[in-house]
Amino acid sequence: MMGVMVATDSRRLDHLFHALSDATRRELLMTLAHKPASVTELARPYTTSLNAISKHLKVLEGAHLIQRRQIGTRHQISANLEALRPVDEWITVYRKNWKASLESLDRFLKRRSRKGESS
Amino acid sequence: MMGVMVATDSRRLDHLFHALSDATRRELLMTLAHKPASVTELARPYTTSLNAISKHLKVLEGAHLIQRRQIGTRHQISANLEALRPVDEWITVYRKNWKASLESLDRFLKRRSRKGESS
DNA sequence: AGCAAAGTCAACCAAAAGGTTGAACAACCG
DNA sequence: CGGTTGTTCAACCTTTTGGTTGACTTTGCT
Repeated sequence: MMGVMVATDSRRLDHLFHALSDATRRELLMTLAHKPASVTELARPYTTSLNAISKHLKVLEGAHLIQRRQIGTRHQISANLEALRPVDEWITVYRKNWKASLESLDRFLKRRSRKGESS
Repeated sequence: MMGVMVATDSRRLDHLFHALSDATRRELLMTLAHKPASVTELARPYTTSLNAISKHLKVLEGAHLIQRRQIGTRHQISANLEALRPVDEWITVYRKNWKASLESLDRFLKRRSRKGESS
């Protein structure tokens, strides 16, 4: 079956959403989506320490949003945007709702004003 | 212009993603998307305290994902799914990317003749 | 061999998150 | 009025987060 939610999916979504809940991490991901880079290169624009960026990258990696390939001493980091798919699928369910919301909300309100709406 | 990222948008995304990074909160939102409810009703299925749920609701409210309307002593909570739109827009940028990579993957698979793809 | 560069690891810290319990408030109901 | 119901507020606790610094490992360069 297709859209069945399993416990592990839920944890995966937790990690994904959490990874994306930080502006710096979203920025890093955007940068990497444009072009792979090393940790030092990624850290350069930021005022925070290299270690802080390294930690952010680990969070992204934990959500499978990035991959790394070691080339000599450099770690070549690249985005894995397909990992966003669960988020996209999750939101798709709701997208339908808000697209349809005006019409169905209207119907809902009409039904409701006719009778008292108990629960 | 349309897709310009402002600092406040970034904070809004922070809040949205953070609100969604918890399975319980996503569940609450799903329940509310189906039908508005009171805090007590929402808390009933959970083993955690009512207060914990109340806190979760505040996080959702902070991200504008829910609204409340006080009816007597009850707080009628309802989902505001339109608040998800920034998340949807954010992910849209990346969706193109991974769709593109899927297409090239598709081409790759076709070259490889059509056989069981289930890796 | 020996030094520099790229990253990570480890320990530590302050702030935030998520939970608990108990008190308080607000509105309805007898 | 007094009690009950629905909900929040406040204080507290533990774990997680995001940041720091300093030591360590690995690889490359000469």
